Amino acid sequence: MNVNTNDDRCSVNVIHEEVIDRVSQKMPDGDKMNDLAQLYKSLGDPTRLRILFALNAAELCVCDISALLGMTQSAISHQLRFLRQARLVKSRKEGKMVFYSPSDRHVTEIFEAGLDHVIE
Amino acid sequence: MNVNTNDDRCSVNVIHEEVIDRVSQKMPDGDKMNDLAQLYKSLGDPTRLRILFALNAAELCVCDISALLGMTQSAISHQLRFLRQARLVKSRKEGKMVFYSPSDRHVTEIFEAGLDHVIE
DNA sequence: TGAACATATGAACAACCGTTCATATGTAAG
DNA sequence: CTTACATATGAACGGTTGTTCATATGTTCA
Repeated sequence: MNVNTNDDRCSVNVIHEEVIDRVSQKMPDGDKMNDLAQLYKSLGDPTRLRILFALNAAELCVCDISALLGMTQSAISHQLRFLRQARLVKSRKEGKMVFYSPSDRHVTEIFEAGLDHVIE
Repeated sequence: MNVNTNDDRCSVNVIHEEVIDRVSQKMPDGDKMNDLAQLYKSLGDPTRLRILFALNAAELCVCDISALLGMTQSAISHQLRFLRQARLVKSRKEGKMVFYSPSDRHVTEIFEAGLDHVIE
């Protein structure tokens, strides 16, 4: 028999309550899901993706990345701040220049899983 | 000696030309990068992520997902359309209901790579 | 110190995104 | 045919995002 949950956001009948309960228990908690979504969102922009790809191949300064991607220094710098705050890259200062590199190996792994999907 | 690229979008000096050339050759072409960014963007929203996680555990109809996530049927339906167009889920009609499931195994792999990153 | 350069940052703006609301489509049962 | 239900969809709205422009910070060198 179908059960009506009657919560205030969804008034439709719940058709498969047992399945829902089972899935509900497996579902990671909201915070973890938000973190994961935030991670994917960070990778969800071509500029950031190209920056990360480049840094994965070599340590580069802001000016290098700017030239490599053919974009303004400002745009790159803003994105680097984003990536730094997301802990996806780290920076090292050397004189006037700041060199960036990936902050950990996980990023590379996620990259490759994604590439497999796109290539197929 | 430093080379000035002098293209119209970046007028700063290129400091490490050889490194840039090397990275430039490895860089996947723009279309592929855009596709990959689009894939990550699809995963970059908590609602879509939770839908995908749920479908990964069980085939569900729209109404089930709506109840499971505590969100309106309309919001879920819009997101499902998004996911269907991104070829991340497929649908199967059975009477009045439409059942959704993941469209391929790659999504699961990308998921897990991401979870590893977040958990650590 | 002052000029030149590398990088960072704040404001502003257009484009995009996720949800809501109202309503349409499609199916099953009476 | 009519009602009830499951899903889909278009318009609209507020919030977010990526870039640009102008400018600030910090470093090196003369």
